[in-house]
Amino acid sequence: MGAITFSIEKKLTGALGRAGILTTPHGTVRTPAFVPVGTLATVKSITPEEIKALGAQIVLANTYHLYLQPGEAIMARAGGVGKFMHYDGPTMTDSGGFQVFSLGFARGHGVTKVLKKTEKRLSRDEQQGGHAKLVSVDEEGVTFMSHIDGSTHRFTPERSIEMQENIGADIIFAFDECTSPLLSREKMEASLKRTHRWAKRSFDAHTRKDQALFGIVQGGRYPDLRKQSAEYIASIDFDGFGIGGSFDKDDMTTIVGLVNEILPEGKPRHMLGIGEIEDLFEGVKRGIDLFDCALPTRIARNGTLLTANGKKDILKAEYKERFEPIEKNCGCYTCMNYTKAYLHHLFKANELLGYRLATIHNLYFIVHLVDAMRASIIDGSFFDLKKEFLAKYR
RNA sequence: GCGCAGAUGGCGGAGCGGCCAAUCGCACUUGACUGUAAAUCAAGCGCCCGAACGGGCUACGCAGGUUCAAAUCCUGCUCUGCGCA
Repeated sequence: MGAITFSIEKKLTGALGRAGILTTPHGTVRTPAFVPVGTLATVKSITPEEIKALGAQIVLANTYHLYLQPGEAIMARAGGVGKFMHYDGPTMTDSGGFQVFSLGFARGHGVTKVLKKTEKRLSRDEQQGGHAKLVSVDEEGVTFMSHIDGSTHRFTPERSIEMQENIGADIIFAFDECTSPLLSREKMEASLKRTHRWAKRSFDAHTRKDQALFGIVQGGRYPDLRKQSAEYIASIDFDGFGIGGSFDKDDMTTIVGLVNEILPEGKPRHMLGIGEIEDLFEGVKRGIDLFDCALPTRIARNGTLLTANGKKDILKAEYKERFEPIEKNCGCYTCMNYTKAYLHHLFKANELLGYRLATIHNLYFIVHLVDAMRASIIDGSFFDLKKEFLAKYR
């Protein structure tokens, strides 16, 4: 008897998309669903009551960050991350694998995991971590320098799982290496093989049966490696799957399709760290059940608001006297009660409430959008919704 | 009326003979942000030409002057603040 169950309610015709129901020890998640990111056991600037009120069903925290601060032992003694942060809904933790990338290669090269068209020409064969400041990878695991105090720390698949068991989320992830999109095929392949070995080690190290463990598919931008990865990861009896970056912006969606063709239909699929609106539609269409992403909350704190007409920068002077909600028909707490002019003022004055209100709006927007996708799968209008929404959004 | 201090780009405020179209902050504009080292970061911000290197023009209250060279020194004027009458 696993920690979670997953059932499919309705499938798209002519595509891999589906609406499902995921049950966890801390509640049910109707999928597809957007998962707010709460890296340090907090969705930055808002309370668990607000997380729920805006419609989110599950939260993702981060192992690397919680290990450094306040330490996984604190989480274990608190009774798990959910209890610690006063959130009684479903939770998941990332393994720390992403930090191999974000604290390593990404910093050395100034790239993000989604390669834009203009960056393609940068492609070159450089060893991942070659310019890294805080990370080095070997067969056994990863050595990190703390970004907080520079102290050295060692993560292995076994350690990651142990830490995640201590942190105690409902769903945990295998320890993987998130590679750079600039990585050459040879390096990518070597990294992938290692990630596969780490996946097996993660699986073998997992002991808590009240926690589900998801394996992670890698393979970068290479379709054949992605297929290979999906096949291998699917061959292990994981409770579900994560699909990890990096991608090429142009073929991210086709790669997701390839992978989901292979992954067993009856288990949930989580697309790690993807949250652009277009990508969400494409992911849902191709059978993704869960998305987490720091984007909506981060850009909220930087003053960018998501609207049906695209992103809006509330810092711009044009909002100074717009005494109207961000979105007329938005049901979020922010739009129900505050105006653009007020948000603009809060941001100009660096007032804390601004970050909160913007975060609430952006999360509400994206959570409800994915919910709408779910509803549209059930009533058969997904492709209409996609077309109409994106036409307006762009 | 006398004395002292000061007038610099949208604002505040540096600079006090050449490296000054002028540091910096704010404001403004544009961009970025995808498993969060991000309440962050990057670029621009007198006018004109140029893809770019760059070039031209107008500018540091106003008018003169000294000097090869002035936002910077001198003289007068105007205005502002403070003190004394």
